[in-house]
Amino acid sequence: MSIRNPKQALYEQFAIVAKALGHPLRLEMIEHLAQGARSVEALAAKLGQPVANISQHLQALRRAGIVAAERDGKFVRYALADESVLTAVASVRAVAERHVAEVDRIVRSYFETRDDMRPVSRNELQALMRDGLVTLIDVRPPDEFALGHVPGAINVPLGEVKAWSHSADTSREVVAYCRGPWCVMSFEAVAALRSLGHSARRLEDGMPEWKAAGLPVEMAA
Amino acid sequence: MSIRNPKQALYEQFAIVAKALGHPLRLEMIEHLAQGARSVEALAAKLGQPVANISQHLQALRRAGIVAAERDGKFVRYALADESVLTAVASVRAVAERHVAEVDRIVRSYFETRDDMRPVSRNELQALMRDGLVTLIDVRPPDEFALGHVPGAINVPLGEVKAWSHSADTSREVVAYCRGPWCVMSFEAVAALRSLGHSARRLEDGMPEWKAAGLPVEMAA
DNA sequence: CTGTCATTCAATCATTCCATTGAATGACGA
DNA sequence: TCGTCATTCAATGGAATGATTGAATGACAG
Repeated sequence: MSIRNPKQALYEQFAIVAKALGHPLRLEMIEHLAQGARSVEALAAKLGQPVANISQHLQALRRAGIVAAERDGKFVRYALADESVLTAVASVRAVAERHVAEVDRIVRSYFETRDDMRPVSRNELQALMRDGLVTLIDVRPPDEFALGHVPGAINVPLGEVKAWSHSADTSREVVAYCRGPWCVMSFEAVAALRSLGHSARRLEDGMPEWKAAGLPVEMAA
Repeated sequence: MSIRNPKQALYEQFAIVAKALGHPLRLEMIEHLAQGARSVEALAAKLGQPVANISQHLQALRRAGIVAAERDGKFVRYALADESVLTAVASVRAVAERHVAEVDRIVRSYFETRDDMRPVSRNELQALMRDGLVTLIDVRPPDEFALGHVPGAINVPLGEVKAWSHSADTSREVVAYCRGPWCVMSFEAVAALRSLGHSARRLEDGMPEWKAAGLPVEMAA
């Protein structure tokens, strides 16, 4: 593994980063870390994985400069190194969306009505919110909501959408968002609301992208 | 390997793309394909690798939707699927440049004078060329130059830089470019020219980025 | 100092990846 | 139709990766 020449040495380093992104579980970890910093244990719980496994994957991500670790008493809090990570994940996703037939197949079979659900863009949402025309719900778990959400959003975790909808005004359109562009929860929330007679749409992507776009973020009281 | 749920299925697909980028040789292949479409054999020759090896890596890239294959008589010509691939590689590179200490170390030890070599931006180059203030040289091999180059550039392959410099006007600044931001050839060309008394700088990146930026490209006659 | 708890390390096994070799395929030209 | 040549396939061995287990580390509380 001697360094042959600078170009190959550099490509080896770039490959380490790409390789670190090349595992489904690590991509899911990044999605969760994009909501906010987490301890190893908390992340493991979110993903339903053994702690040791998550720890090892976190170290792979750290070697690649994708996440940063910070000791906090007994805990070690991991967070994304910076927004460039989200950009990288998004661009990998873009390649897959354009060229991998399997992605299209999955989207069609699971999100059949996706085209019906014309997503709401961030700009559009801002206008709708300003004019008070829609109810915005954040369908992520409360802890993620607490770490930052779109101003004016109500936290309605996915499991409570049905109950919530009974107390909501059916004539008012609902916009739902969650962790990111392919986070399933907002798809399901919209589907549930529609089956209950609501008018509902998704935000085009999730909290991390909203934040990365420099838009205001509200923290829990 | 059954499909558990749509989210995991999607992440598996995204991981395939990232994994395909996670090998130094494949990254180098992408750099070459970014110069123009190539047959398997031609690419293998460029990289000094056995044809079968390159063929297998190309298939991994094709499965990931990164390259596209097209039969051309006896040959199969491979090309990048589209510009989104360059974006993805660039964003992976950006993560590495920001956060992988090793990248910094390599850059320092091999390109020590890098800071001295303030690169010329594309906009700056266009202004300089318009005013006729600099000589622009393309230090890639002639076949790559033929597939597209910056208008007004002279093809001076790296090996011929020294000879060429004797016939060139020493008082005129030279700008060199090659395959991309980390292509070694332009670094070396600039170093050689400076040691021969020329004033020389690099273009900030290479041909593929120039083209991707929508700037004009000139083909060989 | 000791116990507790979050995290990391070390070792194992199964799986996948990678390079190499030589044979098979597929298209062209004679 | 046959030979040639570019490419792909199949099989091999060696290396790296990933999940699991249990032990080791490191920091805090008492």
